[in-house]
Amino acid sequence: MVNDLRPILVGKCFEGLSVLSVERRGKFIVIFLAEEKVLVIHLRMTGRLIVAGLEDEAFLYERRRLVFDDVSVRFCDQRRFGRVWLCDLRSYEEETGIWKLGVEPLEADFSTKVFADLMRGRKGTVKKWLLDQTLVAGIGNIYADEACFYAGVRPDREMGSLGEGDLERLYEAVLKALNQGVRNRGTSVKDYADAYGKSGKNQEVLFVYGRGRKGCLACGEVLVKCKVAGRGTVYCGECQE
DNA sequence: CCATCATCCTGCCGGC
DNA sequence: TGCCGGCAGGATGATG
Repeated sequence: MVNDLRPILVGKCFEGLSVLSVERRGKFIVIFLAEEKVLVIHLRMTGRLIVAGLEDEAFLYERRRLVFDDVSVRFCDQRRFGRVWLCDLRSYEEETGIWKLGVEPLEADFSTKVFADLMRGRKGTVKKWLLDQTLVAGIGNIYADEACFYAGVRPDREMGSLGEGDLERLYEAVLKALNQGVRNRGTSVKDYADAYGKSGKNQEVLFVYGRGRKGCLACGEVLVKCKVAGRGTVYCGECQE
């Protein structure tokens, strides 16, 4: 793992290796390089990638630097939870944990049947399983709460108690929450910004996340703030059951 | 096997 | 006003 403070110097690209392609897998950013190398980045809580000029001074919390011929990308991370790996193509999935990830919810093959088959009858709360990256990859705390609200399902409900109709609504709700987040270019509750420093707008359309003890936007009931699966959780006791 | 907890870090906010 | 505990979008390994 490359995770010290030393800048990564690259020639045309990373250590002289051209970037072949960039993709996302769950919450991982995967950058395929020439000569069978792969650069993998996980932003975790506060990580950011920021495009900057070559001569720009170090950003606040800058931890790593990717230097190209005419531009640089700074990996900044206030809480230092984020990770950067440089791996061999053969072993990058193993090394980073990408191999454990479940289905991609925004791919065409993610159907209501696929979702229901993964979730049906599980022991433990709905929220716990939505957050489990080995079933569906990429659902975080915000989107789990929002999806539960859209589906009318309490996050602390036992997954095994959901009927087929509930599972179908939850599937649609997950898609709606994620697609909305993408469309709004991210949820900037606190730190999130894109590579050009631009904040997302998704925080403006959240129904429950971050609204604990405020009124439900649908029915006016005071939203419940609690802890489910070890994570801060908000739901409406009236709209969700 | 399961759920919960501590941990990695730093900053901020609310309550006292 | 100022200090301090608790909490924060994630993930993992330990604990009971």
